[in-house]
Amino acid sequence: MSLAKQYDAKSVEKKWYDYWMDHDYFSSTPDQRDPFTIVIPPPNVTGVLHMGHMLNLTIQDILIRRARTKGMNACWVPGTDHASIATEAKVVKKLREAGIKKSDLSREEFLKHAWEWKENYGGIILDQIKKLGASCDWNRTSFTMDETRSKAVTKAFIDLYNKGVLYRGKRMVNWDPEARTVLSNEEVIYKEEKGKLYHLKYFTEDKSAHLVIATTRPETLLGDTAVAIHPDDERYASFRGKKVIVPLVNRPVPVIQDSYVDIEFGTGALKVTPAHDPNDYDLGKKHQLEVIEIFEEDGSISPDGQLYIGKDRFKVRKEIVADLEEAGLLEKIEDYDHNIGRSERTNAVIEPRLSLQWYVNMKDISKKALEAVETDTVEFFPKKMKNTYRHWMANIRDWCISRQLWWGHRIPAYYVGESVYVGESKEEAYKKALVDHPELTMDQLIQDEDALDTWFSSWLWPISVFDGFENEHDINYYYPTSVLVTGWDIIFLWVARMIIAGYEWKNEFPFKHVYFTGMVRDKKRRKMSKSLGNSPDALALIENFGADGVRFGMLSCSPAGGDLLFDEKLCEQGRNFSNKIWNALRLVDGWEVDHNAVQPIENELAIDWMFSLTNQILEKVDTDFNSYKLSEALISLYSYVWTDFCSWYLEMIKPAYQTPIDPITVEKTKELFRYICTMLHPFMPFITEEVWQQVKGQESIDCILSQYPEVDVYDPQILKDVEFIKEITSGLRDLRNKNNIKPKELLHLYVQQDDVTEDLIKDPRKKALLSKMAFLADVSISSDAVENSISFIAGKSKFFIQHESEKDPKELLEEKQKELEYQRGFVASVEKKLANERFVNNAPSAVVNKEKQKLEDGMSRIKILEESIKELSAKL
RNA sequence: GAGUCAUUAGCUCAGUUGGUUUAGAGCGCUGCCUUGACAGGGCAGAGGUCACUGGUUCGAGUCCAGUAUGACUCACCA
Repeated sequence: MSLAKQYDAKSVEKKWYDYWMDHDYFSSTPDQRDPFTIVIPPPNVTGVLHMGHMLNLTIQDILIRRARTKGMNACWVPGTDHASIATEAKVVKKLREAGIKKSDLSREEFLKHAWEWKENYGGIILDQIKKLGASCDWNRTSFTMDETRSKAVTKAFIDLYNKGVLYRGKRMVNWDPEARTVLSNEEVIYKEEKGKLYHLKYFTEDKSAHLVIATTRPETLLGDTAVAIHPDDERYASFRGKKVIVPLVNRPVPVIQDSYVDIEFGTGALKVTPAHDPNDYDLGKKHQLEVIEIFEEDGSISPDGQLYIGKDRFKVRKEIVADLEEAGLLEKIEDYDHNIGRSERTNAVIEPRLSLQWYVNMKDISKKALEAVETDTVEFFPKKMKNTYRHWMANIRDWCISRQLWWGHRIPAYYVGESVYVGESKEEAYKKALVDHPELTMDQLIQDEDALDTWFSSWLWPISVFDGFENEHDINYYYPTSVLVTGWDIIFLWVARMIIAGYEWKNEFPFKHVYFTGMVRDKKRRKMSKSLGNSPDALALIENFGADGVRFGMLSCSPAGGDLLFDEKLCEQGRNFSNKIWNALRLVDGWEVDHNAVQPIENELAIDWMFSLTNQILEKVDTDFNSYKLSEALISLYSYVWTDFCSWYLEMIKPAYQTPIDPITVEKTKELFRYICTMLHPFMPFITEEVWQQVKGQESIDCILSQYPEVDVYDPQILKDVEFIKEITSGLRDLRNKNNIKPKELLHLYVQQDDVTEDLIKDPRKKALLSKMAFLADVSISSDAVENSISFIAGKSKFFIQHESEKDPKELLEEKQKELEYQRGFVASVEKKLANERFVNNAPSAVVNKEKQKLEDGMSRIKILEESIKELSAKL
C-alpha cells in the first residue's frame, strides 16, 4: 500500500496518543531504575490552554520523553491548582448572571456552587494538555484542594504555628476592594497613570493663616489626623506646634515635624492619613496619631468618614473636589503622572488598608533556600536568574497568607476571644481550648473566616503530590525531583517558596534544576493577553499544524529565559518538517529491493559518512541538553534531518529512476531512520512514532520506549572528505546555474593537480560519489589549461569544464577581481599574524599551524584567481 | 530611585574557558527549476565596520572601563 502524498497529523496524533495510553506507557511506579521526575506547575483550574502553557508543557514533555528513552523511570505528575481569587471571581460572576448574590449565600452553599463549577470546567485544561501529546502519568493527577493536598496544607499550617513561625498581626495590606480580599505585593501591578495633584488649603484654628498641601487623593482627607512638615523648612516655621483645620470635616489636627517629608516635593507639606497609606501609618505610629478608618471593605466611605458615607471612593473624589472649590479651599489642580497599583486579577485600584492577617515569618525559614541556590545545589537555567533570586531572598518580607475568600483552604485556627487554637479539626482545637477554658462549649469556639493564599498549597506541591506528609513510599523514591520548568514571573510567588518548603519539611531541595522559560510575546513584542486579543487559540493551532508542528514552533525560537516572539509561521515550519520526514519515508518505502543487487561503492561512502555525522549530532544534542539548550538541539536535528539526510544522503544513495536498490543500502537507511526517530521523538513524538512503526524491522519495541543511542567513535576525516565533495558539487551547480547548463546534463570535470584532488580522483568511492552528485561524465586531472573553459574554486583547488561562457566577460572579470580582493585581504591578515614574532612564539603551535595552512590555501586561491583574470583579460 | 540583563544580516536569534579559512542559522529577499519522495518542494545567490569610544592581549564579537539606546526586576514621595 502506498503512503499518502501529504502527512496527516490529525489522525496520526489521535491514534498514537490512544495507543500509548492503552499500553500505560506514561504511568510510573517506583522500581530499581533511576527516577526522572517532574511535577507540573499546576495551571489554574479555571484556565484554558494558552501559549505560555504550551511552551512550558512542551519543554517538560521533551525532558520526560528523552529520559524515558534513556532508560530512566520517567514520572511526570499533572494537576491543577484551585486559584482562589480567580475561581471565586468566576463563580461569583456566574452566580450573578443567574441572579444570585454571593452575600445571599452561606459559606456552605457558595462552596457547593464552586465545587460544581470545578467539576464541570476544571478538567478542560487537562484534556487540552493531552492534545499536545503530554506524556503525564494521569493516574497521579492532583488538585490542590483534593483530600490529600488539603491535609498537607493543614499539617503545614499547624506545624509552622507550633514552631512559632506563624503570627497574626494588624498590618497595612494591599486591599482589593472589588474582590474584597488582601493581595500580596506580587499580585499588585504598578503602572504609571495620569492623575491630578490637588492643592488644598489647611487653615490655622484662628483662620489667620493657611498652608497648602498637594495630594493625589483628596478624598482621604476625611481620615487626616495630622499635617507634616520638615523640621528644617523655614517656610512653615510659624506653623510649628500649632494645629490646622482639616477642610470640610473641620477637624483640628496637629502640625507635626518629621524629616521624612521631602521639602522639594509638592508644597513641602504633607497631609497624614494613618489608616490609608503605609508611610502615613508609620508616621502615625511614631507621632502617636489617631487612626481613622474611612473606607469600608468595598471602597465606600464608612460612617467614621463623617461625609459622603456609603459613596464609592472615586465618586467621592469628584464630589469632594467640587465641594472644596466651592468652599474656597482648593488652590489649584495640576496634571500629575504617578504609579498606581492595581490588582492583577480584578484590575481594581489597590487600597492600602489596615487589617488583621496571618503571616509567615520568613526570615529564618528562608536561609537554607537562599544558600541552596547560591551554591548551585539547586541550579538555575539560565544562571542570571540567581541574581534576581538572591535580591528577593536577602530582602525577604513576611508572607501574608490569609485571604478573605471562601474558595480555598479555610484557616485551621479557632478563637475564643483573643485566644487562638489550631488543630486539624475543630474537635482537636476544642480539646486544646478546654485546657484554658474548662467551661467552653463547642459553639463558642469560632473558626477563622478566612482562607489561605493559594500559594500556601502550591509551595507544598513537590511534596504533596507524592503524599509526602503521610506516606514514605513514593516520596522517598521520587523526591527530590529532577527539574522544575516554569516561567520566571513566578520565581518568588512559587519557586522560592517551594525551595523553602522543601527544606522545611523534607530537609532537602525539591528539585535539582530549575529551567525558566521566557514569556511568549507576539511579533511586536507585546505580551500575549486576553485584553489585547493577540493570543492565538492554542487548540486551533494544534488543529492546523498538528501537535508536532506546534511543539516545533514553540521550541525552535525559545532560548531559556529569553522572550519568545511567537509567529504562526514557526508552527507552519514545524508542520512542513513533519511532511518532509514523511516524504523521505515515502521515498524509501517506494523502492523496489533487488536482493541480488550489489551495493554501489558510492553508497558505502555515503553510509559511512551519514553514520559519522549521526554520531557527531548525537554528541552535539547531548551537550545541548546538558545545558538545557533545547531549541539549539532541535535546530541541529532539523538541519541534520532536512539538509544532511534528505537533501544530501538520500540523493547520494537514490537509485536511478525505476531501478531497484540493493538490500544493504536499504537496511542501513532504515537504521538511520530509526536513529532519527529516537533522537527527534522528544520534540515531535507523533510523526516519529508513525515513521518508526514503518521502519522498525525486527525491533518489537515502540518508538516512545526505543533506546536512545550512545555516541560511538567516528572518523572526522570522512566528514571532511564528503564536505569537500559537497563543496565541489555546489560549485558546479552554481556554474551550471550561471551558464544555463541543465542540472542533469553530464559534464566532464577537469581538476587542477594537487594533493587534495589527487586523493579525490584516486579513491574510487569518492570519485564515484562526486560523479553521481555532480552529474559528471568523467573527472580527470589536467595540468594544462583547457580551451574555452570556465572555472570555479573549491577548497584551495581549481575546477573547470569545457564550455563557452555565456556571461559577459567583463562582468565575470569584475566578479573574479572582487573575489581576488577578498582573498588578498584575507591573506594579508594572516600574514600580519604570522609576521608577528610574539604570536609565533607565544601562541600554541596548533594555532600557528592552522594560520600557516590558512595562508597556504589563500595563496593557492590567489594564484588561481590571478590566472583566470589573466585569461579573461586576454580575451577582452 | 536601586539593581540585573541586553545591543551581531531586513526580522528573530546562535556564537560554549579569547585562536574553527576576516562571523552562523531560520524566516524574509533575488534568480533558476515541475512527469519520478516532498511547491507544505529542489538548486543557487545577495545581504553584517558584531551599538559607540577607549583599554588589556601576540590575537577581541568574546575580557575590562566609559558612553548611548532598550528591556526587565525591586522599591516608591504626598
